Amino acid sequence: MTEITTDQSLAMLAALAQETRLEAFRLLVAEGPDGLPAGDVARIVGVPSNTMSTHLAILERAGLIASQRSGRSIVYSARLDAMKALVLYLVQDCCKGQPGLCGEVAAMLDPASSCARPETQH
Amino acid sequence: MTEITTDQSLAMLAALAQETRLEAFRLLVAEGPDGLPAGDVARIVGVPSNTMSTHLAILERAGLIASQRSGRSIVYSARLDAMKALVLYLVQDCCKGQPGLCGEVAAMLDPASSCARPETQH
DNA sequence: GTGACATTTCGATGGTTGTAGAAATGAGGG
DNA sequence: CCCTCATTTCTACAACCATCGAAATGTCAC
Repeated sequence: MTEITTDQSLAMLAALAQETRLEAFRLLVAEGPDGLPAGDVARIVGVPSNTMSTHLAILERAGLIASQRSGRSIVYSARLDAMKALVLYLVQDCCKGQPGLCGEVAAMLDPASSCARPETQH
Repeated sequence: MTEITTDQSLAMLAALAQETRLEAFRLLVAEGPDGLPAGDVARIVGVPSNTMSTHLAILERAGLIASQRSGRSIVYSARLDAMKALVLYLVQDCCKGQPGLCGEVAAMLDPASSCARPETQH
């Protein structure tokens, strides 16, 4: 996920442009690669589990989080590579107009070396 | 605009999470600091001028673009500093969970950030 | 002043979205 | 099999949003 289309960016932006979802996503990012069961996310954020379920589905469809069954629970975790791709997309827009302004950031994110996930992808 | 609240980020994300607005914003970014009159933006993107006017107002309220009268026209231009602040906000979320992952990006966009890794840089 | 032009505001409409109760699906444990 | 727990789907509803025609506002030239 180092290249990204406008449609994908649109889906990610729409997924993050909602208070409950942004909060859930930030929680999952803060929780790290181990993630958190859907129920815990709902409880911490403070919404019913079915409501959170739809939000998590939207985040997952946008590619921003991943899900994995673990016993009775479904554990969600943030996909930082997707986040990186979104940031890259936004910064590349900057570059197009003014190469000197955000060029360093784009160059840093693009090689996938300095910011890449160290462990295995799911 | 180097610090940014969650509400502001939410407004920016919502402003960009819409096809017509994202297209208009990218157009303004590509156009550079001189910007473009509202009518030109509407014509190029291909929507009526009143529709584009509401979209430009939303982008401006989010802080992503600026407006300036020039004769009969109102010229809009992208605010790259706001864009940078949004990217910084997103990347700082990354840092919170995994400091080693996107720390260099945060440090580059805002050297005073708590995410920076001072001992290994430079 | 009048007229032409650029843009915004008003108003209405159709579509989308966030929310949550109720029911259904799935996964252990006995 | 039966029960319980975790999560998702189904369904409905209220609120919001994108769109655009029509009218209003503001600006310049004459």
